Parts: sequence; structure tokens; C-alpha cells
Amino acid sequence: MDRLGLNQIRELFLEFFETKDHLRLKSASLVPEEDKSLLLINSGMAPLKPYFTGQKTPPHKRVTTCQKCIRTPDIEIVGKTDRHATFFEMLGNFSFGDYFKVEAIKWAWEFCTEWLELPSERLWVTIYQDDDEAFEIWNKTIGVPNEKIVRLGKEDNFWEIGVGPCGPCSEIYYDRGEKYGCGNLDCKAGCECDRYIEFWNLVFTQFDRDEEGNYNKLAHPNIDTGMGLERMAAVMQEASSIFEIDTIKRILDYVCQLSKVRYGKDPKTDVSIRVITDHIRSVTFMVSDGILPGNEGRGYVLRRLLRRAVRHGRLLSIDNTFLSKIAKKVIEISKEAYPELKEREDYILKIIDIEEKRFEGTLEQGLHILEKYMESMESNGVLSSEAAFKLYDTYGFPLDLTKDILEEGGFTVDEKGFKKEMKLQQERARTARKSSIENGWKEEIYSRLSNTIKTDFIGYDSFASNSIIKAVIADNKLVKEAHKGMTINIILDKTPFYAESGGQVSDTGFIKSKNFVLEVYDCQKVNDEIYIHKCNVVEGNIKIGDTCKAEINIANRMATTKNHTSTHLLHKSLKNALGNHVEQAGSLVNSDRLRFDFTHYESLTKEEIMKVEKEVNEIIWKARDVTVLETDMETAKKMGAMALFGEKYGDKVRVIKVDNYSIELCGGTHINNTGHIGMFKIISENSIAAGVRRIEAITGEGLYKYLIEKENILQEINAILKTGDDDIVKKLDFNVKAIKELEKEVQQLKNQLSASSIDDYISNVKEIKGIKYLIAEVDNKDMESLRQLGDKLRDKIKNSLIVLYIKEKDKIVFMSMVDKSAIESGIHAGMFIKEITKIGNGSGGGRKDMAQGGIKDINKINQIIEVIPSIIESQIK
RNA sequence: GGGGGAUUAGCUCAGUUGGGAGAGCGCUUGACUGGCAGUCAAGAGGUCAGGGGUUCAAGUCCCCUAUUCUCCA
Repeated sequence: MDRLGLNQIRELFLEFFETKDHLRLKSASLVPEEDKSLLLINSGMAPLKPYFTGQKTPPHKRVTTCQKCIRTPDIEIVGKTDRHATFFEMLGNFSFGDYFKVEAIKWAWEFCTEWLELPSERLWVTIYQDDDEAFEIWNKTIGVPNEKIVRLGKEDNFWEIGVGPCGPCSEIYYDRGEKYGCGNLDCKAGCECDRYIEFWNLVFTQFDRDEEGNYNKLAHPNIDTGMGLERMAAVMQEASSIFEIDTIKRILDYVCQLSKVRYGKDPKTDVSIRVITDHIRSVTFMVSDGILPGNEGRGYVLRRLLRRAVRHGRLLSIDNTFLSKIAKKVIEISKEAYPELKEREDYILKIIDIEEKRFEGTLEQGLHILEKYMESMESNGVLSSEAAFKLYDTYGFPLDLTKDILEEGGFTVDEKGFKKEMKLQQERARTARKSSIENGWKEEIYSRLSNTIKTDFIGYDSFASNSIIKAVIADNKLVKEAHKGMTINIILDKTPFYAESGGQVSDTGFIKSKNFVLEVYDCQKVNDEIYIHKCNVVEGNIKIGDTCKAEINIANRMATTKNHTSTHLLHKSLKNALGNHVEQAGSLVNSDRLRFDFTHYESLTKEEIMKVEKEVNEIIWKARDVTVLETDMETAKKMGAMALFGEKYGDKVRVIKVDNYSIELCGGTHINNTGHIGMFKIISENSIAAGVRRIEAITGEGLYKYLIEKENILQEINAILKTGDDDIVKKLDFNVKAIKELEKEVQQLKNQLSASSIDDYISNVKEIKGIKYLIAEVDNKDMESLRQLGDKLRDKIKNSLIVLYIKEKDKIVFMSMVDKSAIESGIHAGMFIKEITKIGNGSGGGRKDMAQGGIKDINKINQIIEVIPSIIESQIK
């Protein structure tokens, strides 16, 4: 047995199954394409599901893959054990209704013993307890001795998930030798201890479980096998943990080199080293598949992995940003099998860097808050679970960090309470999810249809077609006919209607015959094979088999088409202006405008926007030719075509080429010369998520309308300001300045006015028990000037209580001020206002020296004036 | 999808039971000054995210919306 490297084993496996007439497929993206039930690809067969369920026809009946996978449920354990990892690769061979048990078992054995040269005496197998067929093959055909075939129950060796295809499994184990064993007499394959390691699982999908729980035999059973590449490598290299496998070890060593911490010295730091080693692999691959750190879904998984890695980096006292350096190592090691890593290297490193820096900000904020908490804590105090949880939940500050810092200050934290809060939070989320999970499965009807009907799309060249109605669907059921007033879905044999995809909205239009008129408001496609026209029956009756004329709204299509070609120009121009890290992250193209989301780490400057806009317009004005050609993926890539993250491309791809400027894969509709676009204008630029910007732009007729709108506004302004376009800015500037100056002047005059009238007010001052008091109505004043007047009066009159009021339509507002010496005598403005406003059915309050209040019953003002002396008297000490 | 925060001057942020919008930095002006963020003084700068409500009175309380951060799924 050779000590094969991980990369060698992968290649051997794929080659082996190629010799058995398997088609080698590239690893699918970690982002599931059509499976909404899955967050991330977590097994080798996950991306092939549609082939197993019959939804899609596989390109070949025998397939072999090496699939990148991510699993995070055990994230807390990773680093603490030898085997757990969030990222792993799964080798698999698959049969879609072709070969079955005999071949699957035979080839698995052949590969292990002849290609990998594993000694057969070390191999054990397990089977499902009732699967005698598998036993016969292992025992009779292969020659595995009776005692090395272990029968296991449903829990271990029967694969099923709810309803659907399922079946028994058979696993192959490797015996690492007695020294790893538990010593029990009945220790054998399947034992919990570390002696027997399972590395290959063969699933024989031979049943279909229905809703009543019956297992119905499948006419064409499938084979689905999975072999953990890391586990296999561990066996081949006699590694005691996955972290000692050649490729992974290189990453681990690099972590040690960066942190200057030796591996194997301290169990605590070892955990951190392993966590970083594992997590960075997940992070690098996730980013390369277009996932961005965020607050939900996959983005959140990514963020959590990345931040955990940073956190452990700090535990190793790495204090500068380091993750992207390790990511670079990952790329270097895995680029042969996953060329997308190298292709997007700059981008991947940039995104990781940004997120790591962002996390630093989060930590700083949390630290600030924690310090505040600590200031108000007694020595040896315990931080409440609420406070700790809030730090974690709201500010993203890790608990272990909270603990460490508290410890340094001699404090502790209520961890039990924290866990309780965490549980509550999880339950809240779970119950909320349950109530929203009940949709889906409605598309099933179309998946079945796609086996019998196909729609021919002719809309690239024509706007109308003579078609035949192949299916009519109403209320999610197939019907034979429909009539006026119904909302139905129609499938045609051929159609000019573009179905929504690649961001471009669907065509609208009409389907007509002498018997009926249908208005098409939307068009969607299923499996790229059937086009579903959503329509209202405007007139007449329609039935299957009718011939008809399908016509799209041409003006709409043309406007949309212009916007779509502009989107390509924008994409290229952004790359030119900002750099190669710019990747499309979403787009919407309709007849009104285009919306383009792309990865970029900061807002665009005005200059950048203008530069981008100008470049696009120059291509338009130079009237460059746009050509479309169909080719295969290989050739397209060689031509340098930009392809999108997560976008699925078939064997044949369309390449849209704008002269020598832009070249991009795209299934949308395009004009044949950029001149038709007329003109291009960016109307907004903003952020929609961390690291993702959104640009909205308009072209052609839409832009013309936009200009007219702006012109109208300008004319209105001109009319109001009585100026022409040339002077408008000057005039407006002048007016704004003039208004400010006038306001100032008014304020000054008001002050002067009240100053001059101050003497009048003073002449009305009365006195009781040594306290001078004044109550006066003030005209045409706001609260601000009331206060200023009050200030002045109070400063002028010693030992005083000032009460000023404004009469409004249905209320009176009071303001009261008391000077320092009067306060010493016991006068309290707040209490005073409370007393007098009570009389007039109002309320109020404030401080000793200043208070406000109001009444609703304005007739009570005289009564209030009368009682003032007695209130003052009662307050004097 | 669910929960918890945040949004106040150009920037970083204070703002007590609701009662007079603030600090530091930056900016402008002036004076002083051979020093590493020079010193001192004066000044400009605010739709307290937007909208609605409660109240005599809302930056502050309640509701909605937007943006953003964060946790959970």
C-alpha cells in the first residue's frame, strides 16, 4: 500500500470509475441550485438529486464526482476531535437506473484492493440486517468471510429521508489495528471505538416510500455511493487525525508558522490551530462560490465560520489580519482540482480581508460596552446573563471573550443564565420557522410535464409564432379547456415569449386565435424545457390542440433588450474602473430600467460613477457591433467570457460579444449594435449588503422621459424664482442666504423689541413677602423667544419669579423662571407651574429654575393671576 | 423567516422621571508661537433617519417605514 496524497487519491478514484464507463462531472457549487430545502451542499449526491428523482435527465447513466461539501451542525466540536470538520470532499459513483448492487460492490472492492492496494484482510463490511442479497454478493462473489460481514439495523444501514426514494446501505470499514481498539471481545466494524473506521457508504436505492409508509419497489433502482476523501486519505497515510493528512497538514503548519505556536504542545492552543485550519477551508471555498458574509442563510454560516477563525487567531495571539494569508495557502493546495479558486483568488482574499476587519470593529464596540458594564460592577461581581447575552446577541461579542476580559478584572459571568437565553432564542426562531414552511411542491406538476412536452423558444429571432396549445393548467391542475374570465397557464409547442431568467423579466403580449384572446402577463420556464405562459382569458374559449398566434409586446421587448445589453457594458465598465474583484451579484432588467448588484467594498465616489457612465456611453456612441454565438463551455472560457456565480450553464452556451469590449455568457436578448441604446445614465448607487453595491440605470426612451421630467422640474423652479436656467443656481444661493440673514435679523429685532419692552414689564412687577413676581402675556412669540425674554427679566429682577404666557387658539402655554435667590427662599418653578395649570385643566412641570406648562381652559387665566400670590406665599420657607 | 440594538453637527459619540440640543476632533477667522495632533480666543455648522400618534410640552414614550448592525433558524 502506497502512501498516497489526498490529491492523488481523488484523481485515482475518478480515473477508476472512468474506466468503468462513468462520466466525470465537476464538483457542483456549494450553493444548491434548485433545492430550496438545502442551505449548502452537504453530500456528494445532493447536487444530483434531480437525476435521482427523475426531474431531470442525467447526461449519462453512470456518473462519478468529487464534491466539495460543508456541514456545520457539529461546529462546536470541530477542533476538539480527530475527525470532525466543517469542510470535506466526497467521492462518489452513481447509477441512474443502470447498474445495481453487484457492480457497485464489485467495483468498490476492486478499487480498494487493486487500485489503492488496501490489504483485504483489514477490510470489513456492514450490511442492512435484512439485505441477504448484499450478503450473498459480499460473501459468495467477492469472498469476504462470514465473520467480517456485520449486519446492522435500520438506524445505521438504511438510508431514507421522509417520503421518496430510499434503500439499504452497505459500508466498508478499515481496521486500523488492535492498538486503537476498545478491547471488548465483541469489538468489530460498527463499534464506537477508533479501531474500525468507516470510509465508504454504498446506498442501494431500491424503494420508494409513500405517505402511508409503504416501501414500493422501484422499477429502476439507483446506486448512490459516498466515500469521504479525507477519511480515505487518513487511512492511506495512517494518519491518526484528519489534520495529519498531507494537504491539511500543510495548512495547519502554516497556521503554526504565522502564530509562532508549536502544534502538539498544549491541547488548548491545538484546538485553536485546528479550528482555524478547518474553518479557513470552508471560508475559502464558500467565498469562491459567490457566498458573501451576511446576517442570514449561507452568508451567516460563512460569517460565523470566519469570525470563529479570527477569534481563535486572537487566542493564539495573532493580532494582525491573517486569514487571507492562510486562504492563499488553501488556494495553492487545492487549485488543481478546483480551478475556480485560482481564477477568483484576488476577489476571495479581498472579501475575507474585509470581513476580518469588519469583525474588528464589532469587537471594539463590544469591548467598549463591556468596559462600561465593568465600571459599575462591584469587585468579584457577576455579570448578569442578560448583559452577557445582549453583548452576544445584539453586538455580536463572543461569550468566551466576555469571560476572558471579566476574568482579568476579577469578575465572572452567569453562564447558566446565558445558555437559557440562548435556548429561548433558538426556540423562538424554530417556532417561527414552522409556521412559514408550508409552501412549495406546487411546481411538481410541471416537472412531470417536462417529460412529455418541450417548448421550442424562437424568440431570439422572431416576435411572433404560429403555435399549438399543448397544455392548459388552471388551479394547478391540468384541464382540457378554459373560458373567458379565467386565469390560466398555457404551454405551447413553440413560443416567442422570453421566460424570466438571468435577471431579464419575461415578455408580455397576446396569444390569439379566431376563437379566443389571451393576455400574457408573465412567462416562466421549468427545467429550461417548458415555457409556462401565465394569462388571463380575455375572450372566447380555448382547448388543448388549438392552433394560435403568439405575439409579444415588441416595444417592451426592445426597451428591455437595450437595458440588457447596457447591463453587460456596465459590468465591464465597473471592472475597468474599480478592479477585477467586481462580480455580478444579481441583476434585474426590465423595460423601464436596469438594476445591477455587484461586489465592491465601499461606496463609489462621484468621479468613479462618472467614469463608469462615460465609458458605457462612449461604447454606445461608437456604435459597436454586438454578436451572439452558440458554443460549448470550454470554448467560451477560452474566449475569456465572464460567467456568473451559481449560474447554471448547459452544454451549449450563448456568448454575447460587444465588439472587443465585453464578452459574457448570457441567455438573454440583445440588440445587434450598441448605437441602438442611445444613451445611458446611472440614477442611483447604494449599498444592499455588506460588500455589495447596487446601481440603477436607465437608457434610451426611459432616459428621454427622465430628462423631460427633470426639465419640467427645472422649469417650475425657474417660474417660481423668475429666472432662466443660467442664473438659477446663483439666484437660489442668493435666496437661501438672504432667508438666513433675514431670519437672523428678525430674531435680533424681536430681541430688541422685548428688550425695549422690558421696562414695561418691570413696571408691572409686584411683590409679596419679598418675592418679586411678574405675570404677563406675550404676543406673537414662540417658545424660543419666550425663554430669552424670561432669561433677561430674571437677570434684571433680583429675587424673582417670572411667568410669561402665550395665548393660542384653544390653549395657553406658560413658561416660568425663578432666579437663584428666590429658589433659596423656597420658590420652585416646576411646582409652581403644576399648581397654576391644574386650575385651568392642564398640566406642566420642570426644574426649580425653569418650567413649562399649559392649560386648555383659556378662560381660567384671570383666576390663575389671582391665586399667584397665595401660591408664592405657600412656597416660601 | 423570527428576536435584539442603532440612526443626534463634516467625523466619533454624550443627552437622567418627557421640560432650554451638547462634547471631542475637524472647519472658518483672529491673536500668540521655531517642536512631535502647537496654544488661546471667537465663530459657522442640526429636518435629532422619515411619517403618524400620546401630551400643555417629544431627541426622549407608543406605532409604522427606511437604512444599518447583530443573534437565531
